[in-house]
Amino acid sequence: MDKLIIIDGNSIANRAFYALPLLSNSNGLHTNAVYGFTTMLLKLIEEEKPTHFLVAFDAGKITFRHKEYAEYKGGRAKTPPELSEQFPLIKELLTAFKIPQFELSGYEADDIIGTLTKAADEKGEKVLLVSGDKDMLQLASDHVTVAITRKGISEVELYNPQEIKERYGLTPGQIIDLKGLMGDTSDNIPGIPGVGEKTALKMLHEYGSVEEVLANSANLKGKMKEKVEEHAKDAIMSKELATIFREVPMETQWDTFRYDGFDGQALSGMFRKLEFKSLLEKMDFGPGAVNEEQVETLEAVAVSEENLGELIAKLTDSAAIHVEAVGENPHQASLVGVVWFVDDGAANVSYYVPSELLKSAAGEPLRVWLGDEAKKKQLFDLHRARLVLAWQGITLAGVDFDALLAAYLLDPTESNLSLSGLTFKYGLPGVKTDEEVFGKGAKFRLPDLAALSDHLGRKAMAIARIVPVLRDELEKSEMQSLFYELEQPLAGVLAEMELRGIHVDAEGLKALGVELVKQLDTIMTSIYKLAGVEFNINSPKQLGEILFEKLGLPAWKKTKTGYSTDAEVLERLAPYNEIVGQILHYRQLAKLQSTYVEGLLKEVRPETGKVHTYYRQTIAATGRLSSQFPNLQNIPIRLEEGRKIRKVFVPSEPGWYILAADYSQIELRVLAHISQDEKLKEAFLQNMDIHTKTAMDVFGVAESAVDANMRRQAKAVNFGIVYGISDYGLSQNLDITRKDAAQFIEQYFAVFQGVRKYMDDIVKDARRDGYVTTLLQRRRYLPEITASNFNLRSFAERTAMNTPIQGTAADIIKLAMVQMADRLKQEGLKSRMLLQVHDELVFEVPEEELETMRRIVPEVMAAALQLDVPLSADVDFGLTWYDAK
DNA sequence: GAACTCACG
DNA sequence: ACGTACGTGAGTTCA
Repeated sequence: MDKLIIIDGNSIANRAFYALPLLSNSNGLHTNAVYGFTTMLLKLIEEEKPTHFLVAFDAGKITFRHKEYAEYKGGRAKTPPELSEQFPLIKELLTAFKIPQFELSGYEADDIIGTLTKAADEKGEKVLLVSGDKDMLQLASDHVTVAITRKGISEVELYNPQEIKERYGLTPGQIIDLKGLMGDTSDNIPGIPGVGEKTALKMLHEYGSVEEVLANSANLKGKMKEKVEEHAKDAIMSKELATIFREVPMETQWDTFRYDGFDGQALSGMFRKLEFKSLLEKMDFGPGAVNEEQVETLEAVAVSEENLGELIAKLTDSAAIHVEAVGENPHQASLVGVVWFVDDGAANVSYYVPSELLKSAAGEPLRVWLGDEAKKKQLFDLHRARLVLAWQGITLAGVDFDALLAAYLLDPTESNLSLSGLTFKYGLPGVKTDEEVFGKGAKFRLPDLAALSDHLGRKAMAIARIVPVLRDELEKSEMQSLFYELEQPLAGVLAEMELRGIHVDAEGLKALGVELVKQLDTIMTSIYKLAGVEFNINSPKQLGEILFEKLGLPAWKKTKTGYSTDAEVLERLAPYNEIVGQILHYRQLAKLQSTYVEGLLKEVRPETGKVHTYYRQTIAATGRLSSQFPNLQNIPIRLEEGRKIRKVFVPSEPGWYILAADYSQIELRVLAHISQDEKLKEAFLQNMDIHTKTAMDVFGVAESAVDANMRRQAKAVNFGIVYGISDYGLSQNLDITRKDAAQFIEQYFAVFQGVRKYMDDIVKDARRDGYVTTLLQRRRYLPEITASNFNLRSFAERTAMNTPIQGTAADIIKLAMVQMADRLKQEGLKSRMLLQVHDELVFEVPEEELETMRRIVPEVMAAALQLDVPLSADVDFGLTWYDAK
């Protein structure tokens, strides 16, 4: 049976544009509406399998409706340029999809659609009409189903006449009466003032149509009667405006809309231009779609003991290699093998050495080569490779270029930092994705040897091809020294720290867990009693029902899916009912038990009693590290109960100590340096308490007059400044009015004028350059800084203010880490660096080195980078991390 | 797998 | 008028 899909082109483009973040490709071309449109088309083709297809667009500015009512669609915000520039792309896209497009001068898309659906009704053909506009419901019939997008564009709601009846109690034909009465602000259709959907529906259920409502206006009461009588003419005109014209003079020949699939070559070309990487990788474009020039020949050799000599003979002083391992956590991943790529001028050859061979006696020369500092390696993800090999007893040395780290520095927000993603991004011959070759989830398995050796060989070849490109790009962006002198050496330092691990007192942790379970049990019983029913306290849904429905507490904050029950809400509800405090306490202890007791215990190696975190160097957009498996950068400290968790982090050798040093106010010191604000610099040069000093200046009082509350507020302002302040954000944080918050900020800027100038200038710079940088030239692109959407633009502006500050602080501690690692070696110290927590370094130290380390660590940290204000680090030590405060 | 919540700097 | 403080990772529930 035939099936025609009709898309309301303008409506769907608009929906997509506002539903998706303002994506843009590397040329700055905005693509979010095109992307949304594309995903919708793909979904419809796959799920609906249409035999006929059509997209209708509005044409020309003046339609016959404007002739009748000049203000029609007046007051509607002008289409933003970021959207209008995407219409030509959408039309090009449709051509590649081979989907017919229609527009007719003087008519809107609605009218074209109305005429076609009428023809379909007459012929008895099936139609699915897709739009974001509920006006379209008037076209629903036994043959025509209307799909209205909701929640962005990913989901649609289907309407046929029965559903419209159930939902509104109206026939499709009465939808125009509904509009006639209530109007439509987005089209500037007036309707009757004061009549909304509810009232309009009530009237229609009683009288059936606009005309009948008006005829019976005498039966209405009071104000409503007046309004209806006064605006009778508006209602009639509104109904006419809302009525879709179904007699457009146009060809309605069915065969014109026949759909027989897209043009694979054109579509893949289009996706390439738009940089729709995920779609390119996911889709099968059929034969002819792959660019022949983009495929290089490769002889992929699977190495065995027999032909091992061939590889050994070709091992030179420099090569691209790839280390493949399965598993997210490199400390536990299983090594698949190592691949060498050799370009001997005549041919591209790769050699895949399976793990067993590499580890066998015969693999010895390969292992020696891998550990030889003089043999220069190019690879992808040095840090992970080093860990995976180290756990197999193989040393990796002599790395001269890590393509992953380079690609991250070139764009730290790049979401697809994989070889297949990057080769595509830089226009190089492609590599299949791991998912394509291995499958994912339960379906994951290694393919046969030939396929495996080819895939891994192509990865190694891709590394060889991409390295010169990335070297060049680093130079252009002036990030060479950041890369070669900081990030790449740091990868080695991190690997050392992680391999060392930190000792955890598992018995102590278990004991803590037993105590927590006991307490949780008591609180749980008490909560059930207060609630009068047993329920899952961990379920926000069930908890919300208990608090706001059963117990009737006031709900003031909502989430996408229901009531919010977060700590902010609960704290405000605490005075109403004893249960709330109990729930807060329960949440606090449950978090400790599940994340920090059970979660941490799972990560402790039984053989050594240690945990080995994995610092990720290519995740955070600002240049910070992140920590996984387990995350040791969020161990509790703020509340005493949680802080006790730190007691289980202990030295790995008897008689040793834990020593911790943290930077004092590093971000505000960085701000003082970058902004060159005189007042802020002065505060740090005189080594004052910065929050007290801020309070003195903002409130205009003497030091002795600053009370705890003033200092607290000043502290919040300082935080806000670092985050890219807004009056709204500050008001939320301090629980004050926006006006008061705005006044605080104004007072702050009146004093710290250099900071104000920095904030203004950095946003202007970001708008001009498209990116911001840190002191060490780390870069972050902010394409949304020019968005017309207020939220997106504001977010980008705050990021522009925050990233140079947070990023420079990250640069500094990374410098300190590399310098500290060198210093420990130089001085032949036994002490070991174990952890980094953004502004803190943690070591384990033998007793005899305590005095040295207490001196050296803060010294190295403070001297890591010379600023116009002094840097300072506080140090302490103890038998556990808890005690090193 | 998304949503919610909460731990850290 | 608009409505989020910046940057992360992990556990639990639920569709």
